[in-house]
Amino acid sequence: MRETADPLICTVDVVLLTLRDDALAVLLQRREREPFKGALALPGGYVHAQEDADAAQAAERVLRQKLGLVSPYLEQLATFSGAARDPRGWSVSIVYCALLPLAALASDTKAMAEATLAPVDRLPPLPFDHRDIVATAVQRVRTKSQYSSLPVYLCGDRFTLPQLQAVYEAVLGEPINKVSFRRKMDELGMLEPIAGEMSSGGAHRPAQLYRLRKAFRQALSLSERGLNGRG
Amino acid sequence: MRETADPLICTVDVVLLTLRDDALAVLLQRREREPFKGALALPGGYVHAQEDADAAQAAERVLRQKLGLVSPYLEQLATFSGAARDPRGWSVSIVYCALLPLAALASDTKAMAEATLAPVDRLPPLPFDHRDIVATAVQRVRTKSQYSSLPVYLCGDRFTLPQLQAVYEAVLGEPINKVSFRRKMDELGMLEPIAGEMSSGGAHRPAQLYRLRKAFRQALSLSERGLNGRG
DNA sequence: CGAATAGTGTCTGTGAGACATTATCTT
DNA sequence: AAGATAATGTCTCACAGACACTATTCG
Repeated sequence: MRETADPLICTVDVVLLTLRDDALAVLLQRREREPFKGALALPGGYVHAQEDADAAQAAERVLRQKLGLVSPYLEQLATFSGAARDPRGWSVSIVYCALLPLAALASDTKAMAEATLAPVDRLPPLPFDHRDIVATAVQRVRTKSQYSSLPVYLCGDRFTLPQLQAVYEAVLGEPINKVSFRRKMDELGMLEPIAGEMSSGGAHRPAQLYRLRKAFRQALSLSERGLNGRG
Repeated sequence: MRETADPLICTVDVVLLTLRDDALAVLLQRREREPFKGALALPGGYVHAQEDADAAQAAERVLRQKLGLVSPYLEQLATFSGAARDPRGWSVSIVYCALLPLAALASDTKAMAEATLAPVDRLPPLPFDHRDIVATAVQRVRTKSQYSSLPVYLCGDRFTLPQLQAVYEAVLGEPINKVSFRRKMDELGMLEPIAGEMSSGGAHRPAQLYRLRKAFRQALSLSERGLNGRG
């Protein structure tokens, strides 16, 4: 067996998902360099051994430098590798998944100037294996949303329960029973009501505003039974 | 922003788990090379760009060449990276998780000669971040076992339901209700009874032998509700 | 026959969903 | 007052676990 390391291309890519028009959308950026210069692709870049303590920090740096964004949720998705996925040769891409509310993107001028949002169900042609990567990310987010509080990362920091339910329904792609949803949110114990209310919507009873409790800002909470009991 | 790739150390490591004495155990091997030459560590090696089509095949090759093993279950666990984990410098390790019944190891002379099994709850000191890697793998296997057929990979190809239940209980570390377990296995529909029976055990009614149905040999099946309903 | 484990029938408590009812806003 | 949506109370059905009972082997 050999003892030397082959020189490999090692990058990080980020699948940044958000909710637009009640549907998951992924952030795409035009590539500044070859290969596929000018094509829409996932934001990514080389790992910088001097700057990045690990791959997660490389992903954070990519988001920060290329889009001026910081994502509270940034999780390793998977690593895609092989000889065939990049014309430059055998490559490794450590892929991270980020979730942000649309408002957080819209308020960032750099992000909106540099990037495009594409609905995950109607992706444009993408270079490399980025289509597979997005599909993997969407699947992961949908699966995890079934039994965790992950979709709260797609809301702003203040939201009503009907709004949060709409987010869950958009992510999962199916309606949720209102009573069950409220029971589940209640027993997860991660939300706290805010004194102020929300009424701007119009001719109906205003809804209570909630925010994530401090203890849940960092780690998401898991439910053992899930939200929808379809067996 | 720079345009060149830093030279990085890129390896694959394999967490091979099995069940010994009703407890999860991980396969460790003495390192043949520096750093940490002679220490017990996870089997692993460099990615070989010429031989390996992707990282999964590199992991298969490591298992084959170093241990003479082929694992039906081989799944990417996560990628561990950073400047601090390897004294040689910034490194990337794409880690795969394999599951095999103890009998499959015991029947392989090379595997037994080269390797040691350590209970995952009483690991010896391990180099690099291998302790974290094993912990991540064990957590993943336990979580996945709650709602999938994953533990069948720890059984041989023929097993009784009481045996399979014991495997689940050993992996999950808690007793399972017998009736619920059988109901769940029944509705998953992945097992088929074999004509022959099993009695060697002794002074009691013999148990029906089962095997995995053909359709389930490759992909594991998921249950929406899980096995134990502790909420 | 007794011990031991395999396998099944049945009851019950818990929880999710359906439905109905009350509450509170705007016009 | 009417209409709209928020929030909650209550009923029911399904499922997981508990328990008991039958089945089949060995000694």
